Amino acid sequence: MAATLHDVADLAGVSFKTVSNVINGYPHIRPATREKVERAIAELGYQPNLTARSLRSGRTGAIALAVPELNLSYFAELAGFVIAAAERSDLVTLVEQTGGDRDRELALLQSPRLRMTDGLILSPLGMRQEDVDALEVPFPLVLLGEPVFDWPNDHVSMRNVEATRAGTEYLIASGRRRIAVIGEHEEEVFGSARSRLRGYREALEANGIEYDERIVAGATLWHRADGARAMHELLEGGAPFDAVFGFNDTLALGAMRVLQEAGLRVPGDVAVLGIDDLDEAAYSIPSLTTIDPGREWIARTAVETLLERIARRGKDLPPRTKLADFRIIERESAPPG
Amino acid sequence: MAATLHDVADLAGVSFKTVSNVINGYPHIRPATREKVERAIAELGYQPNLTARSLRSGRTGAIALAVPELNLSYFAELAGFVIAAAERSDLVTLVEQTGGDRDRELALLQSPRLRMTDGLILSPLGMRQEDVDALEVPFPLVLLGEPVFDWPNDHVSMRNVEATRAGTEYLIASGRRRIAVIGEHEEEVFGSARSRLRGYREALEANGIEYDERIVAGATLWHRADGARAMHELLEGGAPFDAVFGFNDTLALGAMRVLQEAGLRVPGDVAVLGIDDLDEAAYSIPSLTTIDPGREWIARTAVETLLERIARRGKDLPPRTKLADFRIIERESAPPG
DNA sequence: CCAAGATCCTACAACGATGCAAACGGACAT
DNA sequence: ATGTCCGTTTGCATCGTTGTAGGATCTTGG
Repeated sequence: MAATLHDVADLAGVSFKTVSNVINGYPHIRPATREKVERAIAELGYQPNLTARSLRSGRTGAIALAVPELNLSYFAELAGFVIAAAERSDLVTLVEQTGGDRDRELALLQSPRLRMTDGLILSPLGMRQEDVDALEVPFPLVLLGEPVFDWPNDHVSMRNVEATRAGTEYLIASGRRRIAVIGEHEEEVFGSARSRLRGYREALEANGIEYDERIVAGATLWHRADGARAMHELLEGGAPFDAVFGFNDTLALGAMRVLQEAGLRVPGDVAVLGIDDLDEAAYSIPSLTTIDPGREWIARTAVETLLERIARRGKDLPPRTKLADFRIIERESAPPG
Repeated sequence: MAATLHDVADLAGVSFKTVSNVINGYPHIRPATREKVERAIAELGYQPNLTARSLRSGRTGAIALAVPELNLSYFAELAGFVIAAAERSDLVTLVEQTGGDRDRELALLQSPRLRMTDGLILSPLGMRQEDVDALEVPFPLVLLGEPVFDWPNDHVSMRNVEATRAGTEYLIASGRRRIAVIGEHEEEVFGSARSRLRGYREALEANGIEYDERIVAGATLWHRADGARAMHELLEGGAPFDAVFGFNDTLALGAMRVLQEAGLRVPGDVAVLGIDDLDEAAYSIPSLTTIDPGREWIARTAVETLLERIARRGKDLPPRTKLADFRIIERESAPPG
């Protein structure tokens, strides 16, 4: 078995409390004693038992991150940033997958599994308006994704409305008028689809273009396959379009593939725009014009925000909303006008 | 503060140990008592403190997974499968990123951070032969990636040599003779590059094709950008080739992009083959022919293997090596002959 | 009606760490 | 020589749980 404070203490010939003091940097220790203890620690390869320390201190040094799936590149990259940011604060990250499923999201908020962590960063997707109460949990919680109603939590997101509005206007400025959308999600409350659609509609309206629901395609999870399926529907629907705005890059990439299979040229016949700026988007054929949502900023800020909450546990800190800046990345699939 | 066993016990009017017994399904409890306790639990919303339970039981219910980066799609998808498999066994998964860096891999093996988990699944990339001793750790450890030398650990991997041999022969059968490679990694011990190169060479030899190192390009981390850079080198090198075997899909996709930028047709001028069968590979233009390495099987098996080790902690179980079956997925970038 | 054996419940000691307060010993002033 | 003070070390309680052992209560058979 691993060595404990007592083992070290026995070897060093001091009380186990002294060993604890050495480890925790207590100042009043005679150099000779400190050295004895350190030698014993080294000899036994002692490492503190973090579980015991957690029990005593009430802090675990771990946070949880819950995303729909790591199989969705956006969330994989986001998770990578969150883990890196957490590590910089000496926290480890426990990753959960909800599948974007309402029941699993709700179950997670109740789950004792989280008791092993100091707080949760949740990217909800399936939850509905009536579930808002479930967000009143006894641990620090930061939400990712669009803020919609009043709730008692911190919140970090991209500027969905502004970004899709800007994206749509970018397409309009480049001469497109019939801009299809993929990724609409009627019932959603917490995800970004609804706000993204709003930004899109605002841009149309501001430019005197009529909203045509025949070229608005839904997609619940945002896999490439969903983008492909949606594009098939759009093509079969027969309503004309000269651009496609995928509400994320994987949808856009799935759609772009289908467009080209159908013999349409991108961007010649149809321009394609995504959101996320995945690594992958720079290497597709053609490379994908997209909107950088500030992923890394979001990840870093979410961890910081959670840490502030953890530090002030008890004291009430009003819920905060923090929004990242976005940036349009011009590439081949939708060149500027 | 959260309720404890004592709080529940007070409310129910029993000893706290009885509450513990109810929770742990101890059989001899009068129905009336059980009900009283359960009502108290519900009323207080009691949830067991997992940290205390861990301290007492010595098990944490968490495992750690360490991969180079979640930004690499292969590892993101693998992590998703590992988390899902762990969850089926009621384990949570703590994800660490090593960046494929030797020092960070070694540090991780020593780190007390892992003391919060029951075991580790590690996908080493930077470690060298002389670091093998570092793998003798006091906790259950399962390694992913090519087994190279004798070491005292369990090991789950794909069949690298056979797969690249089969892949190379597939290209040869389709009429290609000058098959370039991207992803070679000279110094590597634990990663897969070396074995993959071996399979490639075996296939060449078996078919009387000479090995030409001018068309073998290195790449340490396997991002799309690395594949792109390697392809630029190959093109500038001037040695002719009519196929490219990327040692993973992201390398292949990065390379494919550069090929087409250079005006070469895929697969007309150059066939492209990858390994991993990423989701993305089905949606590139052209879609990528690739080798399915059995990712999900690997993830599931790694978790199972780790669990066996955890269960028999102490008892010596000889180290095992488990290899997944692979499958060539025929798509457009390299059609069958 | 009592002893024996189930059945149900409780007391106490861990697990390995930290916080608090008190004990120790030497230096110094009185 | 005694008391005070400070730097240094220690003992004890504690975090919330589970394991072990044994006490209390209830059945049951003779």
